[in-house]
Amino acid sequence: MAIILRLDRVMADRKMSLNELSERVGVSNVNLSKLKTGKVSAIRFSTLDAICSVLDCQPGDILEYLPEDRQ
Amino acid sequence: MAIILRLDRVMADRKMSLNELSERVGVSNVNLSKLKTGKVSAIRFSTLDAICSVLDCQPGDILEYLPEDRQ
DNA sequence: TAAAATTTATCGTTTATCGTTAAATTTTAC
DNA sequence: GTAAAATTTAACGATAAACGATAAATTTTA
Repeated sequence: MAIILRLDRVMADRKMSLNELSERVGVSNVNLSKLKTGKVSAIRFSTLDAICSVLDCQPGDILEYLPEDRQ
Repeated sequence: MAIILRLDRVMADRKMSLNELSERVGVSNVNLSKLKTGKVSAIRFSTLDAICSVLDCQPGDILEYLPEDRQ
């Protein structure tokens, strides 16, 4: 899979903890942790929306496409 | 919902039709049409991956966060 | 105005988020 | 060091929604 999650990076930029983000986004910290550590294989736009809103960022800051094999 | 889909724009840039994209991505043209017209409320990374690969673009080119109310 | 392309509409199957709870692990603070 | 806090992992169920297939409707193209 070449889609990688970079929520960790944005959170670090904003110096926001998982629990704080969880409270403000309205998604359980368990599920945000999965998102943060790349343990999910899809995302609902409602969730992406809330995250982008709270972190004041764009989907592209959180989702990255990494081509597998470039030579 | 403030997450908007801009697949139409990338397809226009690449001058790629829905049917061609459908064949190359391996997703039915019906579902790609939904994606293109913003009729879905989530996306699987496997699908996003395939689209980014074929269109040679980033998730951020397809997904945009539009803050609802800025005053 | 006929053909092609796209969109919409159903329906069924399958996938996987998301919540909750609890346990395990890691990090932080003293 | 070690207790407390934070994060991650695990398991489970409920629910949401992608995705495929088919057909019909609509739009675009020629």
